[in-house]
Amino acid sequence: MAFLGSDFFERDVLVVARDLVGTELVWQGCSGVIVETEAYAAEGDPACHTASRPSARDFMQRQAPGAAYVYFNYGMYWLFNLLVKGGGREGLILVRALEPRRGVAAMRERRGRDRLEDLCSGPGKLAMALGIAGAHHGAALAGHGRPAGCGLREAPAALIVAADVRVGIRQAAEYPWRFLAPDSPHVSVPLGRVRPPR
DNA sequence: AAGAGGATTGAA
DNA sequence: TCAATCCTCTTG
Repeated sequence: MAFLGSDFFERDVLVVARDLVGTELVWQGCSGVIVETEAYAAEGDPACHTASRPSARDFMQRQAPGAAYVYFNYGMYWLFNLLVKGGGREGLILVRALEPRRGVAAMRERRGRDRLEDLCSGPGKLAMALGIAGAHHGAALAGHGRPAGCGLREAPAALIVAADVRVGIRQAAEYPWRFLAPDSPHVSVPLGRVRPPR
């Protein structure tokens, strides 16, 4: 199965976020099928980092499509995003959940949990399970120049994909820009169960 | 120099 | 329901 090229990330950010569901994120001996993503648009989306962080705007300008945007949140967890640019609407895509495939033993070790559903069912969890951290900020995940053993493989099988509101944000909380496999037990929040912000 | 806020998680 | 924990950005 072929790895995704940079052209995959040169389309509308909402289309790419939807199409990423079902692809396999391969990361240094571990892998998982993406079952949940969220799109953030560089323009007109107050929840996107570009709306409040000059460093995010700088990243979008300097980096190539398919680059990893990794940041540290709540002083606790790394969050893994992919850069979309050069197509219609540009932005960042947060990878929120995986169905574990390869390297499950290493994931259990890094997570300190046994149940398969506890390994990658959230953005902080999957970064911890795969060993993704700040050192990977800016890494190319599409085309050539990828870190050894890293990339995104084409969908082995098509998944049903549903759209829902995004999780855990206060700005633009009503945008239905979360894409998930509604039948997967590995999503962070099941379809229709996101709590509105207070 | 200091403070506010944040794309989370797991335990109480 | 709540604490852990720290980076980025803004304000003084």
